Amino acid sequence: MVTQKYPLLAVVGPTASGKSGLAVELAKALGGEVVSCDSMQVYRGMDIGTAKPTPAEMQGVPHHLLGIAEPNAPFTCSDYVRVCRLVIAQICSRGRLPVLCGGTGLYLERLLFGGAEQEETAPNPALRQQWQDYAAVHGAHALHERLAEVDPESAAAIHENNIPRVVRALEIYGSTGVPKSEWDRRTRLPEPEYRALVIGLRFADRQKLYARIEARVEQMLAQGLLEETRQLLARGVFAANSTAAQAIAYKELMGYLRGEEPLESAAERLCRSTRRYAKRQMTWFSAKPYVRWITVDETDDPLREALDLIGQERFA
RNA sequence: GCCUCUGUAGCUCAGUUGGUAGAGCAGGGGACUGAAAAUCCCCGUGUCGUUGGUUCGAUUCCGACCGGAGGCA
Repeated sequence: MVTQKYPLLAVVGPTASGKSGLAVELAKALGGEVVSCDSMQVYRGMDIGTAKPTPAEMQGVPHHLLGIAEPNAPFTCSDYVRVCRLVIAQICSRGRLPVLCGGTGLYLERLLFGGAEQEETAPNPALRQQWQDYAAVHGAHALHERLAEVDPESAAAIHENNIPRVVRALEIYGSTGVPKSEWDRRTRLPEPEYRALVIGLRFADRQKLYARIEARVEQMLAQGLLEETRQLLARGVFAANSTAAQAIAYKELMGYLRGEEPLESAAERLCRSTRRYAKRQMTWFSAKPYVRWITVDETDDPLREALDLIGQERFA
C-alpha cells in the first residue's frame, strides 16, 4: 500500500488547444516526463491522424503511452489506467515528475479516482452479447425495463436510447449480483489517488479554437494523413469495429478513398467532427471541479501561468 | 417577348381548404465509472421575395413588380 501519494501534473483541454506544447515546456521546466492521456494515441501506426507529438516537438523529453497498443485489438479505459499507474510509478521512482497530457477525460478521471482495479466488474462478453441480442429483438425500451427491475438507480440515470450504457449496467449486475450504481459508489475515491494538479486549457473565443482545428486538419493532410489512412486500411484496422476504427480523421476519409466523395467535402466533415469532439471535451472538463484553468487566448505566456498555478498550490 | 413552375429557419424542403408555421441537416446546450475521438439527451420567431388589393384577419386568395428554373418563339 502506498503511504505517500505521488505528485502528478496533468494538462487537459479540447483537441488542438495546445496541450502537447505546454506539457513539454512544463516537463522541461520541472524535470518531468510526459505521459499521454489519450484514447487514440495509444495505438501504433495512428500518428498523423491522432496528432501525436513528433520527435521534434518532444524536444528530447521522454514521452510515454504513445503507440503502445495494436489498433486491431481493443484497448480500454481500464487497460489505460493499469498501464498508466505503472508508468507513473516508474517516473516517480526516478525522481522525476509525471506530466499527463491528453483530452480523454474519462481516462484521467478513472486514473485519479478509480482506486484499485475491480476484477468483478470486468467486461463479460457473453452477458454483453446476450443483452445486445435482447435489445435487438425486444427494443431499447424493453432492455431498459430489465435494468429498472434490478437497478432502478442506474436506470434512472441512463437514458433508454443509450443502449451500450444500459447493456453495461445489466452486464455488471449479471456478473456480480450487485447493481452498477452501488459499484459506482464503492469505487469512487473521495480524494484523488495522486497529489495531482490538473491544468485545463480553454478559449474565451471559441472561434479561435475552431480556426486552429481547421488549420490542423490542413496540416495533417499536408503531412500525409491520406497515406496513413491507406496503410491502416490495408492492415485491416477498420474492418472490425475496433475502438481504433472510431478515431476521427480516418473514418471521415473513407468515402474519399473509395471515390465516393470529393476530398474537399471529406475534409470539411473532418473539421466538423473535430469541432463537435472539442465541444464534448469542453463540456466534460468544464464540469470538473478539480481543473485549474488557463485561458490561452487571453494570455501571452501560458507556461508562466501554469507555473504560477503550480506555485500557488505549493506543488512541486 | 409570351407561357408554366418557383421564392418559407444558415442549407434542403414540408405546410397552413385564410386565424402569423415545422421536419431533416447545420448550429447551440448538457450527460458521461472497464467501447469514451465512442454513446446518448435537450433546444426551432423566421420581415413565410417586395408591394398593392379582397377580408374582421393574408404567409395562405387576386394583381403588379423583383429574383430563380424550365418551355415556346
